[in-house]
Amino acid sequence: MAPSYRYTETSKSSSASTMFPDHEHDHGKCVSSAMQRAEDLCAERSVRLTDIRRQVLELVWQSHNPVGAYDLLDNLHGIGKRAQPPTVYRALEFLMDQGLIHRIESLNAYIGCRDPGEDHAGQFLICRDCGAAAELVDKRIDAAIGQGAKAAGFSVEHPTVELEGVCANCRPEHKGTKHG
Amino acid sequence: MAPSYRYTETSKSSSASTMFPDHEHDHGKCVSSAMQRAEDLCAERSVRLTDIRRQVLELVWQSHNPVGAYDLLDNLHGIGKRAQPPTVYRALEFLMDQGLIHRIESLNAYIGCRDPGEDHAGQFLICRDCGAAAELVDKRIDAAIGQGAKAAGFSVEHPTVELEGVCANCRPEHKGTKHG
DNA sequence: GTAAATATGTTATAACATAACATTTCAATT
DNA sequence: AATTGAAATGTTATGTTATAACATATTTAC
Ligand SMILES: [Zn+2]
Ligand SMILES: [Zn+2]
Ligand SMILES: [Zn+2]
Ligand SMILES: [Zn+2]
Repeated sequence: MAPSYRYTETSKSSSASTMFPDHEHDHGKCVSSAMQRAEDLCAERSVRLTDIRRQVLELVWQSHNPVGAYDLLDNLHGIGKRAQPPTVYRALEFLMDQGLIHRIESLNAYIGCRDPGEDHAGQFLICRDCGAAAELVDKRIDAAIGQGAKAAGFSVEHPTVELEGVCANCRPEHKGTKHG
Repeated sequence: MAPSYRYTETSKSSSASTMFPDHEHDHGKCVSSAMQRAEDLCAERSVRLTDIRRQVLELVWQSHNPVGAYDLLDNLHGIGKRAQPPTVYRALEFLMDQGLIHRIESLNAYIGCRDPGEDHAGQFLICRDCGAAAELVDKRIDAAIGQGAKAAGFSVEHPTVELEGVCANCRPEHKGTKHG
């Protein structure tokens, strides 16, 4: 049986890898594997993936679009009354500390990490049309940044690379191809 | 007479150019040349650099540290009562449209553009110690980003590259050298 | 001068985030 | 199983950043 993941991957480059979600991919798999990975990592690290944290992570993974803290809050269902902002912000902080999500600075929003456990700075492709964001891992970008900074005598500790544009799914050429 | 600009420029790379402000540089020159450039560009483009816009631009240029909208607002001196947020946000929008300033997404703050008129995406080195930000123009970073995105079938329209770290002035090695 | 376009004033509110302190839950130790 | 200290969550209030909507004033073109 073929794998359920279906990503558009145009791998002309050997140093870059991308995962822009295809419109018809099996998203349930994205969610379940991300959740399982989180459970495993947290167990391994002896940190607690509590109900709230688990719920927030699952909500973040509801789509491949970065999601805002207050959207999460709206969908966080406590038994009784509505949760308050600190609840979700604390969960987000935990998840970022554990590398399970990334914050998209240019959107004030959060997205699941495609490869937690691997310590890395996120690089993102953000489609201004469909709103999806894909995490890029491109060594050449890292290398170019490292060199550019070094030439300025600057040591980079936390790079933010967020590339807004149009994804393959939303490109005019591809628009008519097939898609529903 | 030697030029009054004094920047730390370690030009090992031919494709990158940087301007991290030296601690003792003649900042009055930074301001006056930025203001003159703005006057010229606006005249050339037949857009109005009004009192408010001029004042906001000058405030942005008060330092090489990105500055928040409400800080600007606090220092915007109308004759009578205090200005309101839309006043400063409109001025910022104008200045960004004209390429005279950049917005630093990771700080929700604004900084003067070192080369307005040249249409470009900003790349920034932001010192987490002194707070200064320097605009980097590095073709290799642009190229690497373009290639990485292309490999993913993604067309970049608005790249955000903000590199937080420690600048040469604030590096421990350089700290004792001399500096006041 | 009149009209249209541009810029600013003004009021209100939306959207994003954290400080401070009380209470509960958890896990280790006795 | 009670004690206890640490970690997590609840709760209230407030801080910070940004925009919507509509009124007024200023500039420019005719
Ligand atoms: Zn998916
Ligand atoms: Zn990641
Ligand atoms: Zn610039
Ligand atoms: Zn510094």
